[in-house]
Amino acid sequence: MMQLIPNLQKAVATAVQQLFGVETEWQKVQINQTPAEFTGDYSVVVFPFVKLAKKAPDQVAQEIGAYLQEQVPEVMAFNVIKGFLNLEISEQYWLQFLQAVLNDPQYGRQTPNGRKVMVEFSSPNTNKPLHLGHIRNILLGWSCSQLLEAVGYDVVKVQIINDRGVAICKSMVSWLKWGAGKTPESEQIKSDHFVGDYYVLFERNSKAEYETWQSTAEAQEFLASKRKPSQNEKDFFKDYKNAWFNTHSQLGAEVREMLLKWEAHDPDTIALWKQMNGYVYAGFDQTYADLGVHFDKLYYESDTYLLGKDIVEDGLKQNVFFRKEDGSVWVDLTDAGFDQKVVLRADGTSVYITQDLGTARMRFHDFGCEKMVYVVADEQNYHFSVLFEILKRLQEPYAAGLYHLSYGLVELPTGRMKTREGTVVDADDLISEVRRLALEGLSERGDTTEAAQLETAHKVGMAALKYFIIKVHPHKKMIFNPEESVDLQGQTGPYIQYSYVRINSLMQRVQREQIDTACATDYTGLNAAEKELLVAVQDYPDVIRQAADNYDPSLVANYCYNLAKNFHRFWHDVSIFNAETPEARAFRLELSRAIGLVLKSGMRLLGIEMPERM
RNA sequence: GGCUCCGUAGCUUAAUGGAUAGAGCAUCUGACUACGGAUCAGAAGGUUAGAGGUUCGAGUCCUCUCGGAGUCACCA
Repeated sequence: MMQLIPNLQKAVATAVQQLFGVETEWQKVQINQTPAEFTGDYSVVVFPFVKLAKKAPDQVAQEIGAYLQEQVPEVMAFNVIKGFLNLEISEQYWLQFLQAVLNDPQYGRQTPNGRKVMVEFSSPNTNKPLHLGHIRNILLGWSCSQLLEAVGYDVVKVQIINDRGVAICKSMVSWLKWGAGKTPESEQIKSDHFVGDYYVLFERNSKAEYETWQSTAEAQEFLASKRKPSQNEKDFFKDYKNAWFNTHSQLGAEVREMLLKWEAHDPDTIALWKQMNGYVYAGFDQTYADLGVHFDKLYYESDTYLLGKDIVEDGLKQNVFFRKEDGSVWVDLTDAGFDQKVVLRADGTSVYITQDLGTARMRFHDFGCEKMVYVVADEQNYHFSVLFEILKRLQEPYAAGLYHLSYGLVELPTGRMKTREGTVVDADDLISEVRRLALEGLSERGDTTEAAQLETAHKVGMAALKYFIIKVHPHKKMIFNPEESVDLQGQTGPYIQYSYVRINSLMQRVQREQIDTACATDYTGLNAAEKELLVAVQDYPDVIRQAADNYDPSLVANYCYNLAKNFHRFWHDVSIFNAETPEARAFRLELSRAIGLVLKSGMRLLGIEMPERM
């Protein structure tokens, strides 16, 4: 594949060297697409050379332009406006470029580089079904994995499943007390929702127990003695809830007992735990399948929660950690702008970060990845800063390749989602809703069989949902408007799919009418719309590289939209089948085909599939 | 209070330090006996939160201020 842009950059650097006698790094030469209102395809920014050349910007641009026109065969003409050097690329180049794209099934992707990266995403708790927040996480993790793969990495996709602890014990206690004997089958309910319902039931009953307790003499005594002057009764009991659950609650006692039995490997408890988690996993599998994602390796917290002790020993030996009189182990990160942090309790048990230290090391031993990406919401920014800093100080071999892909929380127009207020948007509900709406919108020109219609509706609905979420830069918190997320018009996934469907429809006609497109290379008279599309196609590999470098799929999402938009306009303004000449027709068909390939490839990086008709 | 992230049109958002800040939604007006109208074109909508600074050039980089969010547990 020809490398036009790097060639131009190098040629400019050589020109500057020869004309003005100054060395410049060719990678730093800036070449942009020429805005539509000027003639030209690419523009060289010459301002950085003005000082070096000691000449006026226009003069510098003129000289470099003349040099390029002379030395670079692809540069057909140039013009200079207000210090910008606009280059026109030869038609011949563009025609060859188009053929090269069509002959490269991997266009835009880089060859494998033999380097391994791990991406962790999703990582749910097992006490309730997946929700909208997980969806953003999963889409980011998945498309990031695809992007890294596209730039050559060998990617290992993992999640750590938080399958132990208080949360799942609540569901277990709840089911034993109020649901024993019932199963997802008997209740005709998706199995992860079955477990989630018992969790919700537990919380409801626990709340009732707390409210009853609040009116007892004992509770009123606590209120009187522990309330801060600034608190009213309601605020006090809100803040006191956790403490109450751990000290006075009957249900709380049952949960703690369950947790202790689990830790003691009590057979009945383990069996129940496995049963409940099994329900949840079956449900998750369905949701993951609907979302079109999968993992290469699952880690379970029940296997990893005790890890990290050896790393603590190492840290003590290396004097990265220190022990206090009570026996607890700490790390002092104050010189890096963080605080002191416990890594091992006085009783020798792990804390959260200890697990993560141990898990990181275990993963490195498992796969030897030089990079590890954690897709976790930005609530945990501080945690990951600290985690990475510690691993760096321990001189773990993978420490330089750690990255926290932090993303903003998903909020509703009404504010943050809250379990207690029942405003959490369930993943499965959302998926079936977008499918339903997409099914309603299918045209009579689309599929004829019901199975095909359902499949297309799935693709279109998921495209709407996924695109709505992935187009926003990860760092930004996002407002999820359910109505807009199922929109099929405007800057949406279905809009991009529709451009692909149009192209597909052209290709089918080419097939049907046995049109020979070989004469595309004889086309002359490229118009502005065609060139704009070619420039965009040429930009694709760079977009992937940038998106991967920045762990930012939204760049690809916006690129695909722009390309689709340009194509829709092209379709509207220019006759493809009824083109002026057979060469023009062949060329436009080939150009359309290339755009279809790029769109399909780009959307695939976002986890979005293209329908053949819709 | 310390640290981190965010602030662009009524709403949702885009813009490797480059030319007149670009879209979509909503509003209004147009375009199919034409390759698929889930489309296209046009109108209207902006002091890029504010003030300084660096630069030939700043939405973008630096400083301060204001507003919002998160975090600062021997929870996970």
